[in-house]
Amino acid sequence: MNPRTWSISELAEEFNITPRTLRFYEDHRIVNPLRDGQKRIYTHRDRTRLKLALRGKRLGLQLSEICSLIGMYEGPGSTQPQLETYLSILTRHKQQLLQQKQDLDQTLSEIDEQEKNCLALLRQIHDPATGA
Amino acid sequence: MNPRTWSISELAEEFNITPRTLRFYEDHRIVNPLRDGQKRIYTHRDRTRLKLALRGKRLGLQLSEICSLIGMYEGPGSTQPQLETYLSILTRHKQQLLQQKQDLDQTLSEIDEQEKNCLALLRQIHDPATGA
DNA sequence: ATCATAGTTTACGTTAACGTAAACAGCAAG
DNA sequence: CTTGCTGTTTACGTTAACGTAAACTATGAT
Repeated sequence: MNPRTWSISELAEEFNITPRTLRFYEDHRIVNPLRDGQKRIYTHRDRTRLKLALRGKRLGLQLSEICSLIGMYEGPGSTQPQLETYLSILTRHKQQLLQQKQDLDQTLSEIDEQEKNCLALLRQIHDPATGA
Repeated sequence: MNPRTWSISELAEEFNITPRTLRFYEDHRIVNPLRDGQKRIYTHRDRTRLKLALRGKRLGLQLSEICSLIGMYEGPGSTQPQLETYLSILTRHKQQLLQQKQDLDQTLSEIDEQEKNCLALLRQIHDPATGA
């Protein structure tokens, strides 16, 4: 029950981003810190949303997409039309991510191949007897 | 042994990009079409590199990263220092992709959860008897 | 000859995601 | 009091990845 909070530079350092980025994300409603006078005070909720956002970035999502995803995670609403819209967006996103997974696996296996070739060539250099 | 070639609009349509994009990619050495007079003529090699590039984009890579990846796939060079540089770049890239894979799996499982919740709620709406 | 179609070059415009700089506030230490 | 540190707002600058428009060329059809 310890409502820990963070200053802007603490959060920035921890996640390896700049204060400027945090303020920018605030403009875009990704975080929403409290205030102590002028100073921003970030809560656990902000941290969580920030984590989600940075994960999204690593996946190549745009901030706008990240916003909608985060927004949805929190409050889909509970009327039937709301739920249905939500579901369709989720599904669309899932498709995109699955495609990405395919691309990823293919790229990874190609990289593995390249690594093997590379190592083989290096071995030939260190042991010219083989295969010359 | 059919050296098929493509015009700019053929390729553009096939991959659902604009001619402008293809010219832009040419400026950045991602493709390198032949010429028939002024007109660009794209070969199988261009197609392959374009595919790689678009896959890279879906993974959220920048063009510069795509360039280096593609470039490497084709001619790592074969001296020891070249091979070693190549290897280290490959490894770095692999790490990034593995991180991405983690992110992806986590996001996917969260989406699955959300989908379940959503469907459950929808069922409650259609069958209010349950759980009310 | 003229028109449409596909292509070209050159160059300025646009959006996203911050970077960077200026000018100022609040507080603690020397 | 002033120096230093952390933070603030405001606003212009920057890079990537194209979009868009203008002006021109080449070619085949009518």
